[in-house]
Amino acid sequence: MAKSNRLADEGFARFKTYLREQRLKSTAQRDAIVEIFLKGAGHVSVEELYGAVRKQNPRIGYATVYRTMKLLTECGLADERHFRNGEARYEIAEKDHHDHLICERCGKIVEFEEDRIEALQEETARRLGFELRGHKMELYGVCLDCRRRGREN
Amino acid sequence: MAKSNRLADEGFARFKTYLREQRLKSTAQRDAIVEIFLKGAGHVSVEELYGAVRKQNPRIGYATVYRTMKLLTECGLADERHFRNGEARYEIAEKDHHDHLICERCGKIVEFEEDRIEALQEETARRLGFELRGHKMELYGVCLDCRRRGREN
DNA sequence: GCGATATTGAAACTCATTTTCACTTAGTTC
DNA sequence: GAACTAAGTGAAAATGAGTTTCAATATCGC
Repeated sequence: MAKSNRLADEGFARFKTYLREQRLKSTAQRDAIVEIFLKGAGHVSVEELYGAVRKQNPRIGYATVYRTMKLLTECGLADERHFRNGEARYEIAEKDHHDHLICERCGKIVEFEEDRIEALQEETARRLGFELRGHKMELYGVCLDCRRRGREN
Repeated sequence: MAKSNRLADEGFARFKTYLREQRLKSTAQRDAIVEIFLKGAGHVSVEELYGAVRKQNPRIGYATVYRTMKLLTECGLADERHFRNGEARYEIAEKDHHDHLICERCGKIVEFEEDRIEALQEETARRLGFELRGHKMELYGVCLDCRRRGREN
């Protein structure tokens, strides 16, 4: 088991380095949470992560998962997102920026980047006197699969 | 007092009609909340609204403000938004769609529309197999005033 | 191994929002 | 306009995501 995955291993190493630098401690719980997060599919909620982590070690508490995800976010390995319902979802931080397209029926989340939009955002902010620092853009719609599947919802 | 304002009056009438249609009751509390909301500057939080409403009628409860804002949202007179911190802010629903540019220093909220961005969003969704239904776009930056005022923050 | 310091889990606590419930009202009905 | 009934109200309790507290435990540096 514990199938190896280059990205996950790299991330794990980065996390360990971060802990050392900050004089924080390495613990079995942190290792378990970080490992599962890094091997996962992305856009996980704390609840989902908690569930997965518990399967491996049922004594880990909710608070520890929250605390660890905060750490991961601080050290730049995870990005915290808040979609429509507000509960946090984490994704593995990638070097390149992207936005999200979300299916309103099945909840599928697709990532995309569109430089032309970014350029226009920059231009718009400048035009209104702002120095752009960041943005949040989410597109909501219905995916192909759901449209094929008919209108249940 | 009760300075008149065409838009607010129209909205108020629409609200009254909605209540009648839905066989809901007109009450002094609802009237007060809706009137204050419609005459206000937009992007109010429930807390701010509650404060303003209380000045006029101190016996109105928090729950009633929430309930009334929900009603206003349902009948299309108010739009509910969630910016970075997550607490809801309401704005008077305008006919034309717009997005927001928010100053990270002073919290100022500027509305804008940019059809070229909308067009690219539509195109992007289609390219990825989605039928676009809506979107959320917020730009964050620092406004001119805050940049002039130097870097306190 | 020792000891200082960080971490943990469980439970208590926030904070925004919603729900409950006994009581009051608005909009009919006669 | 009195009576009726469904809807609305305020206060307080409940919710749900997330955070903090605290006593017990584990880690790291020597």
